[in-house]
Amino acid sequence: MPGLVPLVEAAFAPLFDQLRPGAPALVRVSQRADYQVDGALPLAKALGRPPREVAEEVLAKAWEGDLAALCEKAEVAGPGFINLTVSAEAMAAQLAVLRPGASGLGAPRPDRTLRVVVDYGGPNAAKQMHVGHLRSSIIGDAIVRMLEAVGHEVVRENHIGDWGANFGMLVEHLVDLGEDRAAHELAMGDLEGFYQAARAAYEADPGFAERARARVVMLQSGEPGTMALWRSLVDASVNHFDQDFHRLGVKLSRDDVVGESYYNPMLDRVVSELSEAGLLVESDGALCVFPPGFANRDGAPLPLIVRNSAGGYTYAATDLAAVRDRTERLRADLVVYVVGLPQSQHLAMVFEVARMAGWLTRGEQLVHVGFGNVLGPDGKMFRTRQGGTVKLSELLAEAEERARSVVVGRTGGTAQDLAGDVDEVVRAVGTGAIKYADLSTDRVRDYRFDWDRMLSLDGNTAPYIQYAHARVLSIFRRAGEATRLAERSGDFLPPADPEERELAKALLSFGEAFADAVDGFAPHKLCGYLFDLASQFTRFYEKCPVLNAPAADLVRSRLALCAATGAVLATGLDLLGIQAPERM
RNA sequence: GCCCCCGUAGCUCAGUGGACAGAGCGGCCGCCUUCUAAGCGGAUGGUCGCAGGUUCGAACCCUGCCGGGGGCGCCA
Repeated sequence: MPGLVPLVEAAFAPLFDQLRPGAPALVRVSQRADYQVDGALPLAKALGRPPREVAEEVLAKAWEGDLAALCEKAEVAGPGFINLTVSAEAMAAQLAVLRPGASGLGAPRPDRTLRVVVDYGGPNAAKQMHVGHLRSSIIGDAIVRMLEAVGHEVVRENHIGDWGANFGMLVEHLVDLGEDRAAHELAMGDLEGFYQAARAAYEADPGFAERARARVVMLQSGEPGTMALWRSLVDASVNHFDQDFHRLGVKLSRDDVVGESYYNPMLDRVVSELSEAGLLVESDGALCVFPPGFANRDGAPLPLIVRNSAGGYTYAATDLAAVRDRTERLRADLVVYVVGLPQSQHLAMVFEVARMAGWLTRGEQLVHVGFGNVLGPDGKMFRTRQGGTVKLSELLAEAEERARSVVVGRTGGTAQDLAGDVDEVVRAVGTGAIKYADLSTDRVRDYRFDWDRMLSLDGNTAPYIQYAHARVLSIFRRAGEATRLAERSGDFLPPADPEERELAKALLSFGEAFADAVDGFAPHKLCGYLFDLASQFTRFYEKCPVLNAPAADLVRSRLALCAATGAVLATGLDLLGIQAPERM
């Protein structure tokens, strides 16, 4: 596997372990050298020896081993840090190992392939997708892509809200409109309007409300006519979701829809299993489980209500059934819930109840990958100027419109280079900007939606990285050869210029950045890396002529650096679900 | 009242135990005869919310407090 940190790690880890089993080497990139090894400090404390002495000893042994082949300089500094300067030859040798694709570029290979179910806490049927659903789709998509790239087997499940009391009112509204007109309206895409109209009727007309309630009963009893109407509503919604997902460019489709209704047949069994496990308690007419560690307003135990006093199953029951289904039928080793942070307590309770019920016998992990809200530029919840929710389709349309004016309006006309690809570039830049803005900050924070910033070519943005990538390809177009990374791998000279050296280091750090991102379900770590790589490349590009380099072998070597950069940028962006246009 | 998340430069954010805390934007000063200047370089800018504690070492871990957001039994 390419990469420098693993080599340094390999050179030092056994030595620390030898002095004290389990003692880590603590290898990190350094600001004072290339890498630093910090393990001597905590180890010295444990051994009761001076830290510098321990560091000297470890370094001497390492140097006798493989380190001399890797580094041109190694010294103990400060209280006991080991600073390493990698030789240019070793860098060139490592660069030559790079191959196309995530794993060839250093992606980690886990010791066990996991079966992972990723739950996108989906939108509600009969409602429009809006910004609130953006984060789940975008973050979930990036996580799925990363997990797949390291070799895990991923099952996507879009857990849409396609069941519940609301559907009584929606079906009844559909009946009032007449099926034909309703079908037309739903096909036109005005799901929000349909929902609002149903809601309004429910609140204003007691007769309608009564019929809606009766309709809920018919729905729950599976009355065929009602079911058919319900199905048509759900289908219409899924059609729209499918379009939005396609347009967003996420790996989600109608095939991944596993709505709440799917679990209806399993709910009785879930409840009886909980009952057999002795977990079920009746309280005020509702069936509850009281997992320890959760308290309500008054300090009393907080229930997870699986069936309400009216005899209806709650979403807690559905979520528990989903855990059962995923671990049992799908044999999931890991279930990742890409769901907003406000659900954290609910999910924690569901996870705990699943554990108490004895459903997790194979060491299955249930993980909540939570995220914050989308805020407008003013720092408040993101809304339209009129105060309504922003529809996803309109948001994407605006992104492309803004991206177009940025792309086409640049430098007076070099956009002609784009030829007929303008639409494609505009799409890649627009949706890429939105996705990257979302992914590039720690997901647990609320994130501020700001058109100007996300579409800027300066700073940690998608367009900046895409631009760096396009510049790489521009060099190859000019060189008039379709150079591929694999064909270039023998051409690296030891990097001599500081800009070459820094670029090489960045290229060889992909593996660590990717591993950190995937381990922590933290796409922003990959974003930060890509921004750093793009920055290093741009500096290199400014200082080091490629095609006009003074010697033929230097031209080839720099072309090889460019090829590797292009490969890492394109691969990294792809892992985030972002396209890398050839020209901008 | 209890629980969870957040609080780092004017703004937006990285960094969550290791050596003087980083980046982008905005403002200031420079750089296009030469592969895309949609760019690059430089200078400036911080009591890491506050106070204790643990540690050889704390923005990072622990406790308390302050500020912002969210959650806390029959909606999902």
